[in-house]
Amino acid sequence: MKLSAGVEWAIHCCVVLSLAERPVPGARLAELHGVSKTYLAKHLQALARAGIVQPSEGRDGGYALTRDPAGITVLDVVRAIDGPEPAFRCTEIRQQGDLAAPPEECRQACGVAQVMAEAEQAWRTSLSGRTIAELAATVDGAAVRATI
Amino acid sequence: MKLSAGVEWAIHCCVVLSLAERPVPGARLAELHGVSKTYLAKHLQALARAGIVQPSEGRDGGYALTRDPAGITVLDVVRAIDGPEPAFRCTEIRQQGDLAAPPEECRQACGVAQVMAEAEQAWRTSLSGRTIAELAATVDGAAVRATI
DNA sequence: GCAGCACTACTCGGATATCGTATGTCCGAGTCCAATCGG
DNA sequence: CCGATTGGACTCGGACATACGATATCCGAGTAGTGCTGC
Repeated sequence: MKLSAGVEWAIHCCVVLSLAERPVPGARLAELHGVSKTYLAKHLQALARAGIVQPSEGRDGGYALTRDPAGITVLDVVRAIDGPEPAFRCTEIRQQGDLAAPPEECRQACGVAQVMAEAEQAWRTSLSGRTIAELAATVDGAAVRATI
Repeated sequence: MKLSAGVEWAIHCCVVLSLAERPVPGARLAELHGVSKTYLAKHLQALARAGIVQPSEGRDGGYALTRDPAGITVLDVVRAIDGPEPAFRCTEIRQQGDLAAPPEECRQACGVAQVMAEAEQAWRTSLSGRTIAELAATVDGAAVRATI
C-alpha cells in the first residue's frame, strides 16, 4: 500500500493557502515547498476539480481555498488527490476456481472484503476528524504570511 | 492508495489452509481460487518468510499454517504481503524550499505526518482485531474440506 | 484629467515522455513417497 | 515376508520479462492588470 507523494504536497499547500490572504500561484507554492512546479500543478488541478481550491487566471492570479479551512478535512484532500476508490478491491475470487461458492451464498459481501472495508472506514473516519485549520495552527502563521 | 491484489489471494489462502487437515500445494491453492499459480507462489513465499505458513517439500508437500488460525490476524497477512512500511511517507518538505522551517521547530514529527500516522494506526488496529479463524467461520468448512 | 484601448506578462490547463513497481512467467535445486529388488 | 535401494515425480525457491500507473515535463489557450494614446 502506497500513498502518492502528491498527497503530502497537497496538504501542505492547503495549509499555506489557509494562511494566505490573496491567491498564490502554483509556481510559487512549488517554490515554497521545494518541489516540482509542473507536477504540483497537476495535483492543484485535482484539488480544483474537487472544489477545494479555486483558481484565478491572469496576472496576480493563483489558487485560493474555496471555503473556511475548518471545513476542509484531511480526508477531503486525500480523496481529491488519491481518488475515491478504496485501496482494497474485492475481485470475488470466492466465485472463481474449484472452490467457487454458489451464487446464493454470495448475496452479501465477502467476509474478507467486509473486514478490509471496515478497516478503511476506520482510516477515513480518523482523517475526516482532522481539518486543515487544525494543521495550520501548528505552524508559525506569521512567518508563513511573511514568506508567501 | 492501492493494495496489492495478492493481499486478497493470501487471505483467502490462509482461510483455506485453516480448514485443511494436510498441507496444500501452492498450485492447488491457485486452482481452488482460479488465479495464477506462479504468481500466487510468490505471495506464499512471502507468507512463509513472515512465519505464517510452513512449506513442506517433496511429494504430498505443500503449505500449512504454522499456528492456530485464531492467532493469525488479518493484519499479519496484510503486512506479510504488502510490507511493513507505512502508506504515507513524510518527506519533510517543511524543511525544504522558501518556507523551510528552522530545525528547532522540527524536533517532533510534522503535524501532517502525525495525522496520517494516526489514521494508519486506526486502520491497523481494525485489521489486527480480526483473525483468520473468524473469516473461516463465515464459509462452508465441510464443502471446502471436500473440495481441497 | 479621464476614458478607452492595445499590449504584455502572467496564469492555468491538458497533452506528452520517463521511471519504478506490481504483475506475471520460467526453469532449476531439493525432497519425499513408492515401487522394486535382493536377502 | 521384510528391509534397503533406486527411481521418479512432485514440491518449493529464486531469477527473468511485461504492463500499468505514478512521476515529471512541456507547450498552448486564456485572462487580468498596466501603460499609452487620444480626447
